[in-house]
Amino acid sequence: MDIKNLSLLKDGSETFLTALGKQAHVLKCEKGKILFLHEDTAEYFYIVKSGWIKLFRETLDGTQSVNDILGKGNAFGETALFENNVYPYSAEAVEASEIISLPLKLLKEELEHNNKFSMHVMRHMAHQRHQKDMEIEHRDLQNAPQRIGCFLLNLIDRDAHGAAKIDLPYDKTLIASKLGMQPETFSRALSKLKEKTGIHIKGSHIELYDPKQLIEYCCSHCSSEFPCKDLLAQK
Amino acid sequence: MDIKNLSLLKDGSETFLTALGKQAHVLKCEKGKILFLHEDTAEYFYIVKSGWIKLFRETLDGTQSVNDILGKGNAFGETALFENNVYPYSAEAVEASEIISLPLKLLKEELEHNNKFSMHVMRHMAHQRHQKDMEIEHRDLQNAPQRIGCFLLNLIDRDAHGAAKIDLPYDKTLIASKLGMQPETFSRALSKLKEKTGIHIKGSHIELYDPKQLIEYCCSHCSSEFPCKDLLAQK
DNA sequence: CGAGGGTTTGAAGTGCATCAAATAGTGTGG
DNA sequence: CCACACTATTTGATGCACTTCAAACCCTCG
Repeated sequence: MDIKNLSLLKDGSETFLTALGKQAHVLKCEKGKILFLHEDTAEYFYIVKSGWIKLFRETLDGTQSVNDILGKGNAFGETALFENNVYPYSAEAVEASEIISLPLKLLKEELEHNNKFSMHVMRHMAHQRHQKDMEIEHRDLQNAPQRIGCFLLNLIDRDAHGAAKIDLPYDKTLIASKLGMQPETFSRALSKLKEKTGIHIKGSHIELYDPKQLIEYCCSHCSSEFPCKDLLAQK
Repeated sequence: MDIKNLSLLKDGSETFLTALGKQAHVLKCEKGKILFLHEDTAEYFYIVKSGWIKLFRETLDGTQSVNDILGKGNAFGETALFENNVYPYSAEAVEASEIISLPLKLLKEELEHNNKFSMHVMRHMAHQRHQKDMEIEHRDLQNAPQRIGCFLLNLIDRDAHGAAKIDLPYDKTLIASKLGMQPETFSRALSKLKEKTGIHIKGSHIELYDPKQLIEYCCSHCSSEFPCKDLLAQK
């Protein structure tokens, strides 16, 4: 994976990207490895090369709230730049992963000097904020089966018409936490979704012979109409 | 109110602020006035001079989800710049309000040319994103009375030790919608909060003789410790 | 004083959480 | 290749929080 192809770093100057490349380190993480904790002082930001990283926060008694789960090509920890150099969440590898670490300092300097890059990063941030807004809306307006359906719809290849196949990217329990529900609820809600929309489920593999049913069931309780993938997909 | 003192426009160049001033218009809005709708093409961004503006989205059947409620000094519609010049939500005056409209074009040009300003805006955006994250966390980890308590805590003057007074800024029904609950739930949850933390409620006026109880009750179910006001207050 | 919106209260229903236990699935060492 | 251990997932039973629908109450303002 080449750093230059990352969506976040698009429009970065040559000098910047070269400097980044030189200071990049690849960390091999075991499942369960904590990369940093909420409110740790931040020196690096990270990019997922492979595997999955969970961003989360927790209360004193250990209850945790999952902020996001990031896969290949996604960046995290970069917002510490704007928040007193402190990470706003904790990060943990939820399976064996490779992570690229990069100095925040370089990012900061590039932002300060390359306006085109800043504009790009702002676009990126606005996009992320919009996604968060949609997440809140979904929890407001959709029930558990609908939220799962929406999650599934965003895993379908866009050009797949008619039948479509989906492989869940990670544990059902993790998906549940990302959608803000308990594993048990996820399991039951998925069955209900099957019943309502005729999807076929075999373990982590799902087939849709009639995506329209799913779309109708889920998207009618959302302010965006179906191909909202552009909105939700890319980070 | 002078445009130059707005947190969003801090670090804007003189030329920019002057140009903005010249193109500023003050709109007087009746309660219920819709300023724009979700997905309208955006030409202006806005600043609340007085009153309250509700940002929201709705599904086809009219159910709505409240994104935010903005008061004096807050800006809205500015993110359209980064989202294909389309507003990502609808905006409505929830009471008689004065709104300043400003051309997005000027904002865009300033962002493209004034790097210091861009940095400031990015800080602003990061802050907003963090707030949204916290909102999601609150809905994950706190129950209705706790969310209300947290809302109240953010209305207290920081230097008020011992007893403190709060006046609810707008309708209870609106607060309820902002916190993602029904008016009936809000009413009952507020009573429960009273019972649990000993706050005194008279209509929209609330007194806390012992804020610690409230803090203990609410903040123990959140990943941030009490004076999280810095985080939540300023927009 | 009366109209109308905001707020509270009551009764009933629903969806999700929780706790407990069974089952399926996966990787390990023998 | 099997048996075991461990984890992920499902299923069952129950409880609680919030919603919904209905009606009463309250407050403000013409």
